[in-house]
Amino acid sequence: MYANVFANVCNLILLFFDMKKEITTLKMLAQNLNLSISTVSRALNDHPDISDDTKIKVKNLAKSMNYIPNIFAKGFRKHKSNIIGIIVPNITHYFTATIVRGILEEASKQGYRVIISESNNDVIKQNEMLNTMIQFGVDGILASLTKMTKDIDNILPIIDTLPFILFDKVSDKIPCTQITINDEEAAFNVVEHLINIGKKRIAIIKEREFSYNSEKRYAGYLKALKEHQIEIDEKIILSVDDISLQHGKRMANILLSIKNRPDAIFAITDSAAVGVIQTLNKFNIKIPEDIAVVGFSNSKYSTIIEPKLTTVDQPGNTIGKTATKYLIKEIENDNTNDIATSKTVEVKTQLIIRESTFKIS
Amino acid sequence: MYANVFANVCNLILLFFDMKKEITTLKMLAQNLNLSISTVSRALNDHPDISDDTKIKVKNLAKSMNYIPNIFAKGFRKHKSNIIGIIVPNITHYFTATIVRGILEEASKQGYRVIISESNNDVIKQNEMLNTMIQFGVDGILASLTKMTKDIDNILPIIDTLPFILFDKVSDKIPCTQITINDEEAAFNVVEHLINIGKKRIAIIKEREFSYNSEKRYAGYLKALKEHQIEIDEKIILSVDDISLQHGKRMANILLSIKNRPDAIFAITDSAAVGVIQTLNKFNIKIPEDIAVVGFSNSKYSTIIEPKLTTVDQPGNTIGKTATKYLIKEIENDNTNDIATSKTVEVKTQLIIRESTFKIS
DNA sequence: TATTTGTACGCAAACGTTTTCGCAAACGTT
DNA sequence: AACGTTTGCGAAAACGTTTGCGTACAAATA
Repeated sequence: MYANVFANVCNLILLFFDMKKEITTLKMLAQNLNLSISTVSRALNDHPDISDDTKIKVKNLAKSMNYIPNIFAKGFRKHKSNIIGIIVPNITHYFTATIVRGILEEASKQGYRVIISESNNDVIKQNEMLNTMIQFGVDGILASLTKMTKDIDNILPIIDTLPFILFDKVSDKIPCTQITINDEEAAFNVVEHLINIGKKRIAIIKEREFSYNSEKRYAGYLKALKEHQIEIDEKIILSVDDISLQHGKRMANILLSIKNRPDAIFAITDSAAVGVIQTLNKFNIKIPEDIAVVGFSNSKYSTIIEPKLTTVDQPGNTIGKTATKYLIKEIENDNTNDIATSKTVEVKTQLIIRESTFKIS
Repeated sequence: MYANVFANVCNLILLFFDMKKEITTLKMLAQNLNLSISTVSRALNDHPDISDDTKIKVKNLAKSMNYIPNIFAKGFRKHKSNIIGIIVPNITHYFTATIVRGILEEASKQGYRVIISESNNDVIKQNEMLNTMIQFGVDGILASLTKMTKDIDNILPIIDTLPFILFDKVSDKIPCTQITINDEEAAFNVVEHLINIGKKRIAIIKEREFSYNSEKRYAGYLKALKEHQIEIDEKIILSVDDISLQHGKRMANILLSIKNRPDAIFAITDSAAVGVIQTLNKFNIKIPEDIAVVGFSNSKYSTIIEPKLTTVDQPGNTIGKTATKYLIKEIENDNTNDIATSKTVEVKTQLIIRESTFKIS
């Protein structure tokens, strides 16, 4: 309160004497030191043409006069904003949020700001956001796609315009560097773990074909079964449009109703797995003795549900950081998506074994 | 793949003919129409001095030439970035994420971008971020404070510099408009609900004094007890530094160990409440018959834990949206935090009754 | 001594937009 | 006819920074 009143009084005084709260510019520094603006600019940017003496003088004065470079003038001149744009489908997902955190950390460490948009899995919105981001002069874009990877026509023109990197929800149809987890290997490990604890009839709840991650995990599932010579039964391979807790419940009911019940259920998402567990609990089916359950993500839910859920930990922080590192490298080398430099980086996951598969004696 | 190859070929051709992929500017539009740059600018900005005829001509050409105003030049000239900064302690909290979503929606609707920073409840970091945001020329700042509201000295100078609004974790020591939930009333309703279902000895697990929200909720707790003439027992009023699931467990153990056990526990956070429930479950204590439990936030956990948790729903989306609305209003009226316009807006919450208090017969 | 090389700095243009001021023509009023 | 007012537009400055080029002086080389 008092502080505000005081500040207002100050403003009045400033107004009275017609003193604008002046922002220090290069010009003012130059005048103060009897140097030219260009010399001051170069001194601050450590240009080799400038002697150490003057560099020190300039920098000291700049500090004492609280000089802040005008970001607009700079960006205007250099066509660089030091802002990177990021697009995610849903920022409220815990895993997504951890990736965002990784991005924020790395970006801020390297002197970049981050502007965020949410696509809500809406392709139209996603494209709008890409465009407005470019309009806003971001130096590069980090994106996690909507599930409908089919619609990539609007993305292809972009990747030749400015640095563009995909993470998490990627697509092999877009030629740019991609940071993702080793979905296939992770799923393989899940299924192998189930086999190792003696399960022989392993169901999977996955998404339909359009989902890149889901297909990869499904591939891992198939590979593990084949490698262990377990026959594949399509009756216990279930696909849903939107993998959620509700659908997890529905699918669990379906699996319970078939004559030859599975002895394990691999839901490719933690929330679906939670739905499965809740349903099994309702019918007093013993987990993991009767049916074991595995999820994917190591979300917070996995330790809250009873029994605690075996799942796959995805290091969101690492994904965010590496994606950002690659993007900034591309920005600063001015490679707008060169095929030669495009990489696919797979970040290691870890199987977290908990009660939903462990209590086998 | 092919698209990329094609684009590369295009670039080669462009290079060969020394055609830079020119970005259309006002100048180019002006030349094309035999008008001055100023007229074109005014036409696009719907300046009254310009005839409708030329406005239409200009706008049409602008569209067909795919004119995008240079954001840097604009910001440079107008000292306006159309970017707002937001600072939150922890973006991975579901409730925080929903607020962020609300902010993103409203901001994008009004033509603003959002840059985000995470303070991780670190006051030093928070101040750094505030400063770099200002450096980056944001038009205003939306902040949710760290828990240590004591350290506000660095914030006071800022609020006179540019529009600044607090949300969720606010502080009445900072004179600016604040958007928050009605913590006190919400807690009051919680406790009254517990009383209504017959509970007479209601414990609370809260944070220490530094936490603004916690103190408000505690005030509501006290008020409800007083109003119903229930005596206050300090032995069942527990404070922790950091309200988490682990501490919820610890506090539950403490409450179970005292001679005169409570018959209800109000944890001022869902995660703590989950810890409480897990502990009660471990000891086979009947919820809610023996001890009822209430949390706060309506997080995802509350429907996953068994029994499902009674809690308070906080409309994050609404908070985010209203905060953004007020901020943009301040930005566009150029009121940098005027006492006269400062408001405290309280968003209504809703008590969600679930099994952890409901099954009383 | 004459020439080259290197060092340290200044001049001025340029980036694209907005905006103040000014001006001419057209119009309206006495 | 003489005067103001309005309408529609242009010229040019300004915002703060970077950068290519020029240059003066000193040092090094021939």
